[in-house]
This record gives sequence, C-alpha cells and structure tokens, in this order.
Amino acid sequence: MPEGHTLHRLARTLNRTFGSHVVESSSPQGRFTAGAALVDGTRFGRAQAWGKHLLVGVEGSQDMVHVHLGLYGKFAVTKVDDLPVVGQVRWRLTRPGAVADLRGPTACELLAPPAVDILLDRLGPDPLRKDADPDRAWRRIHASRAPIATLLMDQAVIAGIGNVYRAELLFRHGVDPALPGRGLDEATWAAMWDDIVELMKIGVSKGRILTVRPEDSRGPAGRARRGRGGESYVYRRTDLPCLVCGTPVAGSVLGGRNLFWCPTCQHRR
DNA sequence: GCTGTATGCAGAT
DNA sequence: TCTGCCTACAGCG
Repeated sequence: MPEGHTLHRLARTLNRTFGSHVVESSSPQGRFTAGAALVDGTRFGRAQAWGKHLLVGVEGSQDMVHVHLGLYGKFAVTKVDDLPVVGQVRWRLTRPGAVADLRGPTACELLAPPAVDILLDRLGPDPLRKDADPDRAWRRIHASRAPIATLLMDQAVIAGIGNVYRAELLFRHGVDPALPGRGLDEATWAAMWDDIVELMKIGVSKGRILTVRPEDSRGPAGRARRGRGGESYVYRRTDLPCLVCGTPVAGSVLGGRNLFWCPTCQHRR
C-alpha cells in the first residue's frame, strides 16, 4: 500500500537489510542501468522517506536514488541468496542473504543535490517525521477555499497521506469532505494531526493501514472492511452500513480519486 | 484466461 | 479533466 507509511517502513527495511553492506546493484529491466551501475559495488547509503518519496544515498557520490512507487510500484525485500528475475525488475539490490526487487515504480532515478532540494521543497510536513511542523499545513488549509478532502491529498500541504488515510481520517473526526479548508476549526485540525501521526505510526509498525477502533470493528451496524490493505470505516465500503450509525456509506469521485464518507456522521467543522 | 480496478502523479488537452 | 504509466490481484466465466 504505497501511502507514506509504506515508504517509511521500506526505508527501515532497506537500512536494516543493506546498511553497512557492500551491495550489488543492477537494472534487469534496463530502465535504470546507469543509476544502478553507480550504486553497484558501493556501501549502501542511508535510505530515508519523505512523504511518499524514498531517497537513498550513494557512497562516493553527491547524487541520490529517488524512488516513487506510484499507484502499484513495489519494492520487495527477500532474505535469500538468489532469486530468479520475475517480470519487469527496474532495480535489484543484492548482498549475500538478501535480494530487493523494485517493480513498477513511477520514478526510479538519480537526483543531483539541487533536484533533491526542489523535490523536498515542494512537500508539506510529513506526519511520520519528527521535524514535521503541522502549522505549515494549517496555514495552507486555513487560507484555502478548496475542499478539505482535496487538501489532505495535496502533497504540498501534507506529505504522505493517500486516499485511504484521507477517507478514514475525515471519518474519525466527523469532518465533511466537502468542507472548505478555511471552514475547518483549528482545534479540529490539531486533533486530526495528532491522530494521523498515531495512525501512520501504526501503519509503519504493522505494515497495514488500521484505522478502526476495536469497539467499532464488530458493531451491530456491520463489519469493517478487511482486506490486504487493512481495516476501514468508509474506504471502499460504498453502500455498506456505516460502522457507527448504520447509514449507507457514500461514494463519489473528487479530482479523479474515489472518495468515501458517511453522510450522517461527517458534519463537523 | 480475461476484465476491471487500485493506495499516485505528471503531462497533455 | 483526461491519458498513460506498468503491476498485481479479485472477481468472473
């Protein structure tokens, strides 16, 4: 699930797996040949996540490898000595005992320092980073007429939230997705920020998006959606009863992305 | 086996 | 607002 928690978990896994090791690096698919060659035979640099972006340092170079998984990219780390190449592997990292295969990313490229700065400058605060400043996000939200649902998905406002966390966060705080940013109360925002920090930390540790409070997951109104992605109040539960009030969950498309909410529970400002 | 769909985003229109 | 990227899986027959 490539929302922010996936990238932070991935950075952790890569650092634990390859940290301090000299790695072999290649691009079996052939679309990252030069970048992979630069990394090949070097000691693995530290991997760091910023929102949905992953940056990996390269020993002996100022450049960094930038990876963005997009909608269906996957970076699979397997504890084996050898693994046949299956499908289109953009980037493969190996050391004795471990293989990491990157497939289907939106971006896998070398970035020079100025390009890294440009990338990071256009990201809002990331709830999973200790240095994140929620006031930066608040100032953008408070000044905007755009719907809060749109703002939460804007990586320049907050970095790392995706469609699942957006839907679930709005539900957990009873906020109408259509509410303009400027209509949101500061106290509500403060509570939402604290909540998303905790929810995404759970996402990192469990490797899944879990947002349903235990007391709601087996309520009389229905069952939380359970899937590969986790468990949800409203995400992908269109027409199923709201876990809290029983009203059928609503679904629509906003800015080309699916949106889910409970018309009864979500009226807060 | 085929079809539809997806947690994202850039670039064209 | 629409299209393309490029992968995996659920659901269907």
